[in-house]
Amino acid sequence: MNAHRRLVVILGPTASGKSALAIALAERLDGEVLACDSTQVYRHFDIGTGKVPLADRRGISHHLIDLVEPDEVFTAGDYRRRATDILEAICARRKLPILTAGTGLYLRALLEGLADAPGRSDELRERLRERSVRHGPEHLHRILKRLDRESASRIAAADTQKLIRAIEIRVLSGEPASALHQRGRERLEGYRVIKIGLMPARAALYERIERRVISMLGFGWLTEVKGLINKGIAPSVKPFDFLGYSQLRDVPGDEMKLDEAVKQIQQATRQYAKRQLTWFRKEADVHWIEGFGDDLRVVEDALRRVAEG
RNA sequence: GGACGGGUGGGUGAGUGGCUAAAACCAGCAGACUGUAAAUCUGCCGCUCCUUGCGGGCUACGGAGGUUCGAAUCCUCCCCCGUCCA
Repeated sequence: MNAHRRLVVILGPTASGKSALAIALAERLDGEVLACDSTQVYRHFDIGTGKVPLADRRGISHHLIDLVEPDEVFTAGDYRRRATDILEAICARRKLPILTAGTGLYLRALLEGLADAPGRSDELRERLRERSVRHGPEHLHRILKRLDRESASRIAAADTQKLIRAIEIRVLSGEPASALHQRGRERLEGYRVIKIGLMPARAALYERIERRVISMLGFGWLTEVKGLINKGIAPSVKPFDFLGYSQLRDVPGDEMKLDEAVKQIQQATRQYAKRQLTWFRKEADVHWIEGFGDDLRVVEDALRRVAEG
């Protein structure tokens, strides 16, 4: 293991300019960009997920984009496996890996690893979900309390999704999630990680989000959505639940809805950005930079941090 | 001009004499989150004071008066908005 390998991580909320900064750094530092984004792994969903168009990549290789079809399941574990492989490959060709992270869980899965827990079981989840619907959400909480008291105390009774996961781990592995988690995780070794966080002023960020939604539509977002539907991609598929796609999915056939959809997308995106900030704020060892990634001053600042790191 | 219906906290909107700073939802803010994570969930959310408590004070349900021990809730007048009749 070569401990001198570096990994630059650029994290921040949506629309903070992570991609622009990554490309700028990659150009100057001979790097390649890897996305850490749960939505960009899906093919055909391009504009709304914020994939940088080929023409704007300035010759820089981009990875971990377009990995699966819309009807495929993709998880944090899958991401971790794919990302570690790509990371190795990039370092093997002596390039600097630059990660643009918007999905906090995926970043943590890569850097800190995941517990050695079983993957998902859709039949089990289906059964549990049915019971939850029939007996109320507290029902699952009671079940978990019996199986894994500690996890139950940390998960809200109404949080069906997390309750199901905890029960799933206990049933499939025979061990409580709390115990598995305590045993530790397989963290990424052999890299010096330099984290750069983009923290624009809240008002400016919200403004930019609003403008970006409009500009995405200008780039043909709605046309893309129509194309997806015409292509026969089921509206029930996961990427159609992504921010914006869920609102735009219903617009064709009733164009009057577009204005309302735009407002909803802008609002939902602001809320998402806020959640990202909550997650990233507690991330350790981040060099925070106040501003947007396409700001020259920010780029210079980031270059300095990387050089120091 | 006449007849009804309505004006409630940032928004929608419940509430028809005390249990109401006022349901619920939304927005907003803060937070949690180890395999759905652009997901899911939690707390706060009129102002203010302190000895931070199921604490005190103040302001609040279009406006002004009134009835009442007590009013968002009842009465009177006025101002707006909507529908209908002329």
